[in-house]
Amino acid sequence: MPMDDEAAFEAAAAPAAPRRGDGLAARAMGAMPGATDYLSDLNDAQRDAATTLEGAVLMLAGAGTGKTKALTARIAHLVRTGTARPNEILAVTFTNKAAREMKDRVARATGLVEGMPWLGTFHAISVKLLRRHAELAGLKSNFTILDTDDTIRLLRQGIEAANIDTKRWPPRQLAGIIDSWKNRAIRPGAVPASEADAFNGHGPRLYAEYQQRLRDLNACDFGDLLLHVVTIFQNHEDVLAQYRRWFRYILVDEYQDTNAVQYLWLRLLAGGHGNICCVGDDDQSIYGWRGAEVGNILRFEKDFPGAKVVRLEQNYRSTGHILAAASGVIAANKGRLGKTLWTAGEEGHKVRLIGHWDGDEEARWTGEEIESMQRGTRGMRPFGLDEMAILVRASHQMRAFEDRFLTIGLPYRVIGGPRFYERLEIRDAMAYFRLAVSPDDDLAFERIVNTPKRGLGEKAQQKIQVAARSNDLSLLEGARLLVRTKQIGGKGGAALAELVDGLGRWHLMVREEASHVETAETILEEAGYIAHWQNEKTPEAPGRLENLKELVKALENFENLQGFLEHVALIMDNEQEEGGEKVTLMTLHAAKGLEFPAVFLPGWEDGLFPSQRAMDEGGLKGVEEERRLAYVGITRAEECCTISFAANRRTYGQWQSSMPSRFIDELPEEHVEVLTPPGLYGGMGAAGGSMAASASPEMQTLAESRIWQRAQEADVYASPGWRRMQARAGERPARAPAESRTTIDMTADSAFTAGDRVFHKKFGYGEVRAIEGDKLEVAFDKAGTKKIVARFVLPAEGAGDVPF
DNA sequence: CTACAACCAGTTTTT
DNA sequence: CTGGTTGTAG
Repeated sequence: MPMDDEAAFEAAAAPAAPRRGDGLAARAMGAMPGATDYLSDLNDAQRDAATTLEGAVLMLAGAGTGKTKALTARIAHLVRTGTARPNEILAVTFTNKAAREMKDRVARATGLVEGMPWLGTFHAISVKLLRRHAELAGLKSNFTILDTDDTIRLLRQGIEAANIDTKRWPPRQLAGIIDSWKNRAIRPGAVPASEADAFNGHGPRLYAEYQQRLRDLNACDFGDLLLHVVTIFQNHEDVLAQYRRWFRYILVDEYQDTNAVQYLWLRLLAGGHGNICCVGDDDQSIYGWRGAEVGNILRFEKDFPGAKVVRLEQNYRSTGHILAAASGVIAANKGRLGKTLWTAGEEGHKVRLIGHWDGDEEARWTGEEIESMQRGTRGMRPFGLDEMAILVRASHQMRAFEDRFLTIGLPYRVIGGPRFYERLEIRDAMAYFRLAVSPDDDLAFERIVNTPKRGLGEKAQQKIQVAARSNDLSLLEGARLLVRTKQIGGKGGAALAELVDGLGRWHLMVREEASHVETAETILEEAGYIAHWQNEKTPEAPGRLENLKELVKALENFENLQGFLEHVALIMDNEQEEGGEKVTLMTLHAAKGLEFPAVFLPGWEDGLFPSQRAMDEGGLKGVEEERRLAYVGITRAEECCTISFAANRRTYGQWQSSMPSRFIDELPEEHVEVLTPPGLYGGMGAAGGSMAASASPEMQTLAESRIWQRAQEADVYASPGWRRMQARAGERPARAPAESRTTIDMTADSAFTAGDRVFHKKFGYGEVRAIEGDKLEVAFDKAGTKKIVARFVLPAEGAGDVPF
């Protein structure tokens, strides 16, 4: 135990501070000139929340009401009044981003550099606790943390071992089920009867086996980190008591997103002194699918009798119209704690609404609108690209925007896309590092034995497995045994010998504390991994090499490889700050907690937003969560919020038409401005018009809706855009493209002769060179000569003029 | 054992 | 449509 932890423990054991800290606080402040700076620019509610130190406090903080400021001030107040030493304070967040921001702001407000409060995500703090008490959970303190990928591979093994078809019962699904159990603190053997039939009835058993396997591997998945800590607290009173004395003041951010385990975790820790301050907004609970229970925040006063509830209702972020529109939408939800947000600022611009013919048009319009907003348009000030963001419901929506922005050369940045540490090459490299640090990391070994290709296929790997299992060795040791006894012959045997040899050397480098950057470089070089990508001719290969360089560079910021691996296990995000002004593109979930002067909210269609899945699986509750997401979206905007929808969208390559989102109808009319499309583009008329033309019952609903009426008022029929849409609607019958191709496919058999021009879906245009039975040898213009089954190519004339 | 063509299934959201 | 997985030929 490090020194200052020891000191904290001593301090925690000292007599508790007076029940109400106010008197002490006042005295301390008097003795400290300027100590109240952090309080002076708070409003009454914020100050109340920041200075009520003892007992339970629920800070109900609406969007943009300055909760982080209040939270930071509270920590500063605890420290500056001498109520608590920094390390007696525990502050928990959900995301690393939030933790980082809080750390920065606390450092500024308190002037502390060393001896900061315990501040981090539930997961990060749990790891610290679990490393100390690993043995109480049946682990060693150097346990590995598995990410989703590892988890799924492990589960796949389990499922296959049980002779279950992984096609019908995908490991991903089991991972989801187990995760949801862990989120609710359900351990193997305690799965409720109502869920015993999960995963075709094998769920509970596979769960138990998986946990056993984790233990054998000395590993944890994400869910375990929290659940193990809770288990330890529940089973070891002395340990719990120690931490209760230790963490005398607890703060929790985004309380509305806590799940059952996190709730238990908090209740156990705060159970003694009850000094817990939870900050949250029931209207922003958007993680129900991940086990979050809004009920936790709704129930707070019952859970902590005598709790003080402080409402932060003054919004400093958005203009009047935007705030009112958001409030109007969220008002449709039931069972809210209820807040009335208000702003002292200006009315500002109304929320803008526009409909489009299809998703491409939506992307196109948005791109042009962004460009004109840069110059200043529609009575608004000019906006910089950094001031604008597009917030989508699902990440696949991003593609249309990316495509469009690339063609018009509009700089953009994607937040939360494919993450750096989840990329193939990074994960491979990490597996090598993991093995160098812990030679018995079997999962890492499996990953890299044959990457790059070493001629060690399924058969060779099975031999290694057998050798390891029957001698009770790690896979690496098993491999070493096989090498020594020369049981794998030929090229594979030699390559394995070299790998085993290399791993031995690299491990030695780690043990002897050679420069970890050099070690990493040596590993990647000697393993042939760098060469592997250098030899690869695919277009993405250079990028991958670049990423590997970046990885090595990132290492420089750490003491050693172990430290780096620990960091990466928990912090999977990739916040590179690149230069240049860019529009931000991200999901609504990723946008929580952020703000932008101008926000675009595309894809407001029933089925997409609210998502079909949320409606199917969550019913009314599902829709309410989606509505909260809509609320989060609108409230991200400071000055300008633009909502859009498209009448047609391509999903899985099939055209589908849809209704405008029900949330659009919930926008209070007086705060919305309906944009009429400028000439070229389709507007509301396009969407409403095409659908009202067919006479299904849903279309009637739309025709009667306010959206439709607004479109009529805007006289879209008179616009050139509308006429264009009409023309186009006739041009493109739904589903035409895919089917016309299929028809040609079927008749294409054997109808070719050498010299014919043909078209292939993947390889493009080419010329038939020879025919052998049902196969053609085709010399493609771009992709070289290939043998192709005749039914996969079309005559070249037919392929070019498929409509759209 | 590898490489390549054919087939198929999937799209929320994340620590 | 796209990417990941499966089946087959070399």
